[in-house]
Amino acid sequence: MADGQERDSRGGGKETAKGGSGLDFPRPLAMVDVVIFAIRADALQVLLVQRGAGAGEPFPHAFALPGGFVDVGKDRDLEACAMRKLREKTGVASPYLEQLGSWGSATRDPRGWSATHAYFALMPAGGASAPLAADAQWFAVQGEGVKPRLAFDHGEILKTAIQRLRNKVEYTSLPAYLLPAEFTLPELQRVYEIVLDRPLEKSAFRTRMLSADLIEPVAKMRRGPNRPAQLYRLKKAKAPVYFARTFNPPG
Amino acid sequence: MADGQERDSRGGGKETAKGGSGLDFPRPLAMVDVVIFAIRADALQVLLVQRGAGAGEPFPHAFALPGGFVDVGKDRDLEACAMRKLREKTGVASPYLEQLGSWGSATRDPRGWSATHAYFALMPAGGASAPLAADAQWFAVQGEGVKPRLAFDHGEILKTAIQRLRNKVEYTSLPAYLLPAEFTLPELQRVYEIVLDRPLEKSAFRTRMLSADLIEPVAKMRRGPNRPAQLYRLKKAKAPVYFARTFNPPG
DNA sequence: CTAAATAAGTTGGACTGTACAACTAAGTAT
DNA sequence: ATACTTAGTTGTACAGTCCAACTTATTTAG
Repeated sequence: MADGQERDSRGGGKETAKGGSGLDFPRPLAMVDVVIFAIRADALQVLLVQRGAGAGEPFPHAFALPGGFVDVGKDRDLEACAMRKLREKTGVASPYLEQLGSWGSATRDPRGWSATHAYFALMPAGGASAPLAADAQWFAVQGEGVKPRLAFDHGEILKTAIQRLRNKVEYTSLPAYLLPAEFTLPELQRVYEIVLDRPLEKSAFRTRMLSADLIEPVAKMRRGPNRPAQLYRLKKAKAPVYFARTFNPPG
Repeated sequence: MADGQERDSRGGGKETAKGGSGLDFPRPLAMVDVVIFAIRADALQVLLVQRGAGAGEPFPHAFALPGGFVDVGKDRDLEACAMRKLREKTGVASPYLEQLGSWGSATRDPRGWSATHAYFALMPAGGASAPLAADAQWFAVQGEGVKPRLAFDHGEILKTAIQRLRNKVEYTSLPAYLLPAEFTLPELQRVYEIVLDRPLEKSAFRTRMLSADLIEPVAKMRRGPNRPAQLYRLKKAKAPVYFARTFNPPG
């Protein structure tokens, strides 16, 4: 909780004030970072931004996750802050956004004790990628990371995000958020395969998806150089569905 | 992330300093709270502390999760801070500790914009409950919460922790951390049943546990008024195992 | 000493969903 | 028309759970 009593060591306190209310002790820096995933060029990609090189800027020119300080005047809450960062870098408003965790320590930022609240977002593919921020760039995920070494502990955060994504994909309908509103089952399967980095069985995949009651066919077909495929869309507001068998299968 | 440039609205800034380095803007309060679970009296219980009623203390006399401010002088990182809170309230050092998420907003604490990093911990049962802090008390979990209304947004945090625990119990070996080092399979099954609040099949449970390669028999039996039961222990450092069937079962 | 009671642990058939592989269907290209 | 390609289906084998009955090991009551 937050018992204002229990204070003690105050060490190196330059960044504080608010006298009298028992809150006159140094506070860590508070930030929010967002791991933004999308499927591009048949691969899983992450959006990174290149850091500037102003005075006192740590990790100049390095790539980092989009993010920044919590703005206590602007941001109602952490999620709103994450949404703001996302909007600033991608122009997009409301994809799938989920909290990933927080990282905080005395050493992760040379400017002082800092804690970041990390989120991960899924962007629909193909959607004309929209106007990216000038300093933002997509990078393909390779293994558990990305080619450039990242600023701060962002490499670790990214690794965690990738693991979380892969893990959830094993037993949820999450990948549907990486596709546009209408998609075919082979397209959806391909997204699963890209994220998991392994092939899946066609018939088991279809059975599972169709029996999960989370997608519904639309009265259209995707045409190509061969047999057309049925288009589907997510049933509304069906939050990520869990597939895994557990002890007492429902029903 | 953390681009020191991107600052703007400064609103209501009393709690700051560090002039010149571009960090002269108000910072949120940073806290850590811990949801501590244990099996007691054949039920799932949570440890809560009663808040004091000093000057400026929000939610006087209310129950809250154990926690408090991050101490930038004492705490190396967030997990160390959580461990410290845990030790202060229970005297115990190293049970299972996992991050739950973070909650931050302008309104959750009347003292100002604050963000808490929530953890959840599992304590071994039976272990002579140790010397609890004076203001700490165990409460049985009922449904998705606990009888007393909690301070701050701790009710919501607790609810999330309970859901997470139940969810993970469905497909991991987590409950083993709620038992002492040596336990019988019926005891383990009982813990699963308490957490999930539903009965499980004996034979399926045994098959699953024994084939998961995470426990091993010790050369002892638990004696009682009937047939003795084999004692088991967790195989060392076997982090929580996942049981769920997925697309391509390993093997 | 035997019988009843109780909980530990095993066994086997029914059911369910995936794995695998072969098959059919519906288009385009030549 | 025929080959090619991808969409989608079908059927058998297999694995793990569900369920219920069964066996085993011990204590307690006569």
